[in-house]
Amino acid sequence: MPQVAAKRLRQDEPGSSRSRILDAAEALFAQRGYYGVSVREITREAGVQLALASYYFASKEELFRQVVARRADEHCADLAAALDGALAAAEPALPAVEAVIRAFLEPVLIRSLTGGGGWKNYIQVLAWAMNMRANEDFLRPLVEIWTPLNKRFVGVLWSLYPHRPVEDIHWAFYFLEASLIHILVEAGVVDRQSAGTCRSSDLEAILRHMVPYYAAAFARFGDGTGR
Amino acid sequence: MPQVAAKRLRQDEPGSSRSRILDAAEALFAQRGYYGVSVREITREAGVQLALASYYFASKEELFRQVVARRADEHCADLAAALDGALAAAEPALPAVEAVIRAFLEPVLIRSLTGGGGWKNYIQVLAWAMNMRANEDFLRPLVEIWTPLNKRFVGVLWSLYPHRPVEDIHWAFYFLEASLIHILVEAGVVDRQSAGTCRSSDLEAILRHMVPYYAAAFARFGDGTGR
DNA sequence: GTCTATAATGAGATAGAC
DNA sequence: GTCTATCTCATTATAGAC
Repeated sequence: MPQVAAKRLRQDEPGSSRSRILDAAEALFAQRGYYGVSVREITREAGVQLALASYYFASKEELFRQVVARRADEHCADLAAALDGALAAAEPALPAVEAVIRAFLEPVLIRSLTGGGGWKNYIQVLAWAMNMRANEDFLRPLVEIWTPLNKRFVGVLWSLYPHRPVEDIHWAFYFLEASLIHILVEAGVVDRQSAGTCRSSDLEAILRHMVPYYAAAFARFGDGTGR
Repeated sequence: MPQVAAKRLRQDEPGSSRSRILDAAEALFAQRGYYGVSVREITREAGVQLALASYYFASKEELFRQVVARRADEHCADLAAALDGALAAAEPALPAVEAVIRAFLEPVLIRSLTGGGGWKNYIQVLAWAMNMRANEDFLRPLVEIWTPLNKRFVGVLWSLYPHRPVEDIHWAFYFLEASLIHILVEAGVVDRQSAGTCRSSDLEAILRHMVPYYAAAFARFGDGTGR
């Protein structure tokens, strides 16, 4: 049925009402989170009638889910490819810890930088969501996507330090991940502290500094404490 | 006027309506942030009438400010004392980077652990607030308290690595701080990834692992990259 | 697919009795 | 200091014309 295909296509075209709502929702959720934004505000920003939000998405929660779903597959594939690439590049040896950390950070930071406005907003929505207890129903799909991917990273990192207790690897990766989650929000903390010398929006400088910083942390953090 | 003093005292007593509202607001803001909570919900949780929130705090924003203000001075003094202590203990030499990192992390993590339920909630409110752009008026007092304190930490850390460009110190401290901000939320990220082996509520284990981890990051992150 | 209109509920805040 | 009652407005969501 070509009509159905054409219909889906038209809906997903940039500039369609449905896309405009998704774009506006993405931007506003990125700024103030789920609770800080109303559907009215989203449709106003999108320049469409309020009723269209319900027509396309039925509920606010479903709209949030669709904002995430629109880019999740592409983003996850990106991340998995980066890890696979780091592993392949080192074959038959194991990759350096720098390469694994870079594979974790680069896809999300580079997407946010160069993927266009929508991608930055999407990634900030993710960061915002990771800061919530995942009790909310609308966060569950997101968690189900991310947890296995992060487990893969933990597994590879453990293979680099097989003599360490796995808890140490979990904590080490968690600290890296926690850092990233706050950084992606671009809340301006570093801008204030450095009086403008460093900008939280300067994701390129952040990537450049983070990789050797966390590589050093991983390589040495266990020394002299536990084993 | 002893009446005035007595009145203030009675208001601040645990169990007074005013305190009950502050406690409930603290707990709910900690869980879902400013926008995720209504004043009605706060007074319901506190077991007092809705109108009392306006009677004591006039507005929701002012209530939020008072939640922060109630503990901010004590908390900041704590943090400053920890840094002073680390400096004094090393006199006339400079403290080890471990000691400075510990002075930054310990007050907040230990307070959250052992300060009683209210303190944990207060600290989660802070963490939540640090994840917002500080455009909101009700966040400004908080930012004005924290920025100078963090600048002190950056200054001390720079004195340990005076040959490094100050930007490197800003980034390094920012990564540490960013990590802490997400960790304080206790969102459960590490619990899911480690299948329960590590718990985001285990702040004691987190402190134990973070200090050597970030000390290693600080000590080596510049090597071979920039200078 | 898009609109107007409105239902149903909850929000923040206040007036005034006690 | 606490209560009931209410104002005003914004919220999510829906019904039904076009």
